[in-house]
Amino acid sequence: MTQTPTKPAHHHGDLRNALIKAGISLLDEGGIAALTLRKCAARAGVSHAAPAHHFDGLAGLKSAVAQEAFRLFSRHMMDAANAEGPSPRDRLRGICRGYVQFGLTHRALLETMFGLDAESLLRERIDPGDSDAYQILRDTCAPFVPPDTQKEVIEFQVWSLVHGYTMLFVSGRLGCLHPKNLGDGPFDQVMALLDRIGDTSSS
Amino acid sequence: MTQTPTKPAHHHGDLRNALIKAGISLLDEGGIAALTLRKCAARAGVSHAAPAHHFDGLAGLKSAVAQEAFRLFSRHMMDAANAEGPSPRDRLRGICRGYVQFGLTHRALLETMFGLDAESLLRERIDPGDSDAYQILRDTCAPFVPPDTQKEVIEFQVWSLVHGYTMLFVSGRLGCLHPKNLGDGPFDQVMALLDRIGDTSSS
DNA sequence: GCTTGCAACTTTACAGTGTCAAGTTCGATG
DNA sequence: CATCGAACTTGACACTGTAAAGTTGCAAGC
Repeated sequence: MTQTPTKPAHHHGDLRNALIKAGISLLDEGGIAALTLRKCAARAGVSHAAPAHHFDGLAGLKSAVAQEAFRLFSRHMMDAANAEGPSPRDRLRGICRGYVQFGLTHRALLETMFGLDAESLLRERIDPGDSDAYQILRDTCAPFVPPDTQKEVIEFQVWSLVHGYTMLFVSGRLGCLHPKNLGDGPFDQVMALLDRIGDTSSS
Repeated sequence: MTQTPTKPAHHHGDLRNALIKAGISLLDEGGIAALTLRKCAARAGVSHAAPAHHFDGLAGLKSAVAQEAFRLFSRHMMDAANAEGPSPRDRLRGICRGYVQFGLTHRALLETMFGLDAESLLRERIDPGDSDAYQILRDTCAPFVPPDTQKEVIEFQVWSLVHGYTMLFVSGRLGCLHPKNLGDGPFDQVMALLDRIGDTSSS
């Protein structure tokens, strides 16, 4: 045993990562309002001012949490793509499914990720276009690009569509559209449009 | 003159609307973090606890502000549609343009509108699908719907696409896509896909 | 081994926030 | 003119981010 167990330990060892991990838990459990410097500190077992030595205030913590969330997000979509099948079309469907699924499971995380302002993105050097997630999208979209079209056009159209659908769906905003009347499921609807994009060259 | 001008007036007359108006200004000026009960109260010239008699806490104020924002949003898109031209295709383009434009001008407003949770939507009876904005989208989309497709499918695909594009664009998230390399402008890209949707039946 | 320095963390303090309870004012209603 | 209640104020409390100053303990140099 240590000599005086009541005395506070002044060296955590891996506080930065512990705080980020605590932040993600808090977001998942209590929504966007639960992400608090003091709560993160408490959950990591340190005093309330300790995070200031690892992040630039609350904004800094949010950025770091978003950075880690993008990593989780990317891995989630990668798994979803791999689980779906080997063909590009199936992988693309998997990505769409993973996108929406991640949003439903971690909606506060998604809000933190895409709620960052441009400055925070720059400061933390977060560039979704350089992420694994977007690389998957890029690779999987490639076969769908018609020959007379810039591939970036398809990529950002697909991204916008899936992102918009996810955002609207996650926040319950598509209730007025009665998704249950729209076919076999939300993913088929997204895929229908993706197919339509790809069919431009074959018609 | 009144007898004692220093005495506080205990009846504002139209405090609820004044608070909502103050909230919208605060959002436009200082972003989402600037929307505060106390600041709204100060701007309306009342004490810090006065808003509690008109809204159910901060969440209630946010809902009311969002409700008004949806009204502004709807009118903005209506104007944009009318300014573009008489044909459905032009009107649809106008709506897309108005959507993005509103997002760029009032990004904090958009964040408040679409950041509401489902409970708040229900409590304030906010249903985007019943709004003028969505009615415009619905009417303007109608001519683009292929004969073998449910119209709701096209409507929600268009909405998802435009909403997603707006969200990504407004938060600077499309920077990695170098929009300047993508053609004549962002609106043309959205319209390209919209045209592609409509062309399904004609090919 | 001992000292020195410094990074990590704590403690204390302060302004701003939402929210509740109790008091005050004022207009309408009898 | 009295009264009653709605609209608003005042005061208080817990919680938040943030800054300043103090404390601890590891590690490098002698």
